[in-house]
Amino acid sequence: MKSQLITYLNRYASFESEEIDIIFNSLSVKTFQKKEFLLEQSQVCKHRYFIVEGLVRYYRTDSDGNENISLFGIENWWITNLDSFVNEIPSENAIQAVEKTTVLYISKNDLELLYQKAPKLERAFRIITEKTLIAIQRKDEVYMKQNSKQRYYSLVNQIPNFAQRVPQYMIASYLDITPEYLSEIRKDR
Amino acid sequence: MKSQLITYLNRYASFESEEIDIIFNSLSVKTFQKKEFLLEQSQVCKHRYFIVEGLVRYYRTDSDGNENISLFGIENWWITNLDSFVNEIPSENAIQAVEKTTVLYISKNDLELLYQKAPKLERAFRIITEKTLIAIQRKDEVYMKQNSKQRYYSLVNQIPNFAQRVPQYMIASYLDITPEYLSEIRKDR
DNA sequence: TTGTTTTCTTAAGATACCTTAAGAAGTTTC
DNA sequence: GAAACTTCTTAAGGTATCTTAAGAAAACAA
Repeated sequence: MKSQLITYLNRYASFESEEIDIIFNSLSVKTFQKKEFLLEQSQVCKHRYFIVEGLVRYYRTDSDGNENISLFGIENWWITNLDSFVNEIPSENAIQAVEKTTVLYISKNDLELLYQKAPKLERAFRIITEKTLIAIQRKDEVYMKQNSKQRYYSLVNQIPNFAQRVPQYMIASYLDITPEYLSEIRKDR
Repeated sequence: MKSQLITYLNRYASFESEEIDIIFNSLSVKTFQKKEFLLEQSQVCKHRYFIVEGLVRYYRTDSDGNENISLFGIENWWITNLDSFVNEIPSENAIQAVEKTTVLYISKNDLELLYQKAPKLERAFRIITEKTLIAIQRKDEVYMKQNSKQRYYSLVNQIPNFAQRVPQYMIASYLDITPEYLSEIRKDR
């Protein structure tokens, strides 16, 4: 687990081994069973989670009871409700384990302290946040230029085994269509 | 202009005046007339722009010739196509001045050097990027939970003078509806 | 294995929003 | 202050996607 973190962090900045120790020691480990919540809707998001293994979904339940998934988190991604975490406001989204998921996590205070103890982490998170932003913008662009059918086949072709890890109704939700309509789409062609 | 930058940057980290000088001297100034392009579609985005004054739109033209605005940039915001800037790939989006707009700007190389010369800037941009990410996620959430009519009135109520600065068809594009349909929406109620 | 829960499919009817087209209103230019 | 351009409106007809409802299939549990 530590070596996974080292490999990951060194993609963004070259850390001394003491810095890695300081960082690793500030993180806690936890395993969530399938369907367990890392964060529940209307709670303040207290942590940033680094997914060591597993798969989570980030979604909100609207007033009609429909679930809208806006993100999935997989191995080697950080996940949190950033708005809730940074501004300490109730989260409109939940984060739930889709598979049994092991994470390293850290609180806001501990992360602030860590930025001071290991300033290179500031750089790493600057880059990580940029990558996250780019990922969201790419999704938004795909969404704007493609219709549902095209979005579905783009996803399936780009991340082939993803459709096996995630139930179809969650993929529908991520693509912002109803499961019934996705079923319709898959029927022809 | 310099004092505006100082005020802005000190919101994110406390900079010494020498650091401010180093930063300010790495930035260039430019004024774009209304309709001039800061970035054209299919070009690599070479700069990050800090808007001192004015208003720009960030949009793509799709294969049918329709313009989709995903962001507006106003005073005291950084704007760039981050994917294009970071990964040095052609931009699918253009950035165009909606009003006469004055910016401070910096290239990728100069920014990298600046991060080394003024490491606190790393922190500032970590936070700025987080805020940008939060802004995009908030927009996505509004978009998911509201229909066109609600989106329009949310925007108009939240940023009242915005509708005066921007033509209606651009607001329609930002809300992802046709100008004809926005006109329809405004008719009743 | 049988029951129970979860996921997926089918189909009919409804609707939010789009397309096209044309003209009206407003703004800029010379 | 008329011409030229830009922006906004209206209306008819069309379509992508949703809603509802019910049953089929698959996965899980006892």
